[in-house]
Amino acid sequence: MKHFSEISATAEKVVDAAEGLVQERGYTGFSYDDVAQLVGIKKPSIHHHFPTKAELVAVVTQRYTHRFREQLLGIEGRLPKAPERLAAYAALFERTFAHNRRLCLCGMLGAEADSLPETLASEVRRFFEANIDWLASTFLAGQQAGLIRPSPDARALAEAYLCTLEGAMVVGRGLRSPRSPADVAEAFLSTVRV
Amino acid sequence: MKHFSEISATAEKVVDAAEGLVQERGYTGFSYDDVAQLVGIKKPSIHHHFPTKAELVAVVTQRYTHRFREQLLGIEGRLPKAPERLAAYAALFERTFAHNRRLCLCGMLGAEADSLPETLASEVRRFFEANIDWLASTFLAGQQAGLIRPSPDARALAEAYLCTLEGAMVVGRGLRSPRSPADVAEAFLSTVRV
DNA sequence: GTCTATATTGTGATAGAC
DNA sequence: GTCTATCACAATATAGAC
Repeated sequence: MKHFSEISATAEKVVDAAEGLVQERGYTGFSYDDVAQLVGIKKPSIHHHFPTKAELVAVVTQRYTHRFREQLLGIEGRLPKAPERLAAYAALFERTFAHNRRLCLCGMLGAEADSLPETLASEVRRFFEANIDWLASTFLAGQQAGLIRPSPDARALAEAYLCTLEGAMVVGRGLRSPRSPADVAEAFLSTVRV
Repeated sequence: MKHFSEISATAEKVVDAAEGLVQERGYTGFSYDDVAQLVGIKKPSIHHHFPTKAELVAVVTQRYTHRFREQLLGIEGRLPKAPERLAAYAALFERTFAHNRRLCLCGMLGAEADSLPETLASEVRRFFEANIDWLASTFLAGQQAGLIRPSPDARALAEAYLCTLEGAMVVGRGLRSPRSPADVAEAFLSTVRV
C-alpha cells in the first residue's frame, strides 16, 4: 500500500478530490469518473495512481487521520487547560462542517462501515481509537485539575463527546438546522465543566 | 404518493426489506435486486409496487417515523418521570443497533442527505424535528420537576442528546466497540440528572 | 401481480498506443 | 503519465406477455 507522503503531485490532487467526495457523498456515493472530472484528467489515469477504489480511500483515510493528529498536537501546544482543548477540538468539526456541510470523513465511513472492504474499515477504527484516546487523556487531565466533573470516568466522557460531535454533523445535515457542531459541543461541555 | 397504511401484503414485505437494507447499507448502497431477493420476487415486481427508489424509501421513512412516534407515546403512557423516559428513549436506539448493528434509518439517510432526492430529504428532516420536539418537552418537564439541571435550556439538551445517540451508532459501527448506544446515553444522562 | 426481455446508463477495472 | 477503447457487470427503469 502506498503511503500518502510518497505520492506525486497529481496523486495528491486525486486524494484531495476523493477526500471531499467521500465527505460529501460517502464511499458508495462517488465514482472514479467524479474524481477524474475534479482533477481534470481521465478515469484510467486515476487507476494508474490508485489501482482500486479501496486503496484510494484507504490512503485518503490515512492522510486524514494523520492530519487530524497533527491538529490535536497543535491544540496541545497552544492551549494548556482541558476545557479549552475540548472546545478547540469541537472547532475542528465545526470547520469541517462549515465547508459545504462536509461530514467528518470517518463519520461518513463509519456509517457505511459494514459495506466497506475490511482494510478500509480498520483504518476507520484507528481514527476513532486515536480520537477517544486523546479525548480520554484530556478529560482525565481536566478531572485531575478539578476543572471537569469526576464522574463519569474520562473514557466514558471521551466516547460521549466524540459521539455527540459525529452525531451533530449527521443530524445537522439531515436537519438543515442553524445549530452547528460547536453549539452542540458547548451544550455538552457546559454539563461537565465544574 | 402512496401511504404506508394502504399498501398490500407484498408491498409491506418490500417496505420491510428496504427498511433493513437502508439501515445496513444506506440509500445508495442497496438495489432493487437486493430487495427482490429478500422478498422472493423479481425486480420488475418491486417496480410495480414502487415505481421509483425515491418513492419506496420515502414510504419506508414515513412508516419508520410513524412507528417511532408510536413508541414515544408508549413511553409516555408507561413512564411518568422525565429521566426514565429519556433512558427508555435511548433503549429504542439500543434495540435497533443490537439488531445486526443497524443504524437509525434517518441517521443513515441524514449522513447521505446531500445526495438524496429532495422529497426524501424532507422526510428525514421531519423525523429529526419530531424527535427534538419530543425530547425538548421531556427535558423541560424534567427541569420543571427539578429532576434535570436547569441549564442548558431544554432544546439544547434535546439536540445534544439526539446527536449523542445518532453518533453512538455511527461510532459504534466504525469502532466495533462493546460500548453501546445505551451506555453512551447513560454517560450523558448522568451529567444532566440533578 | 408477476414474469421475461430489454433499454439505458454508470461502474470499477484493464489493454495497449502514445 | 495520460490517453482511447473496451470489458464485464450492475444499476434504475420500462414494455408487454401471462
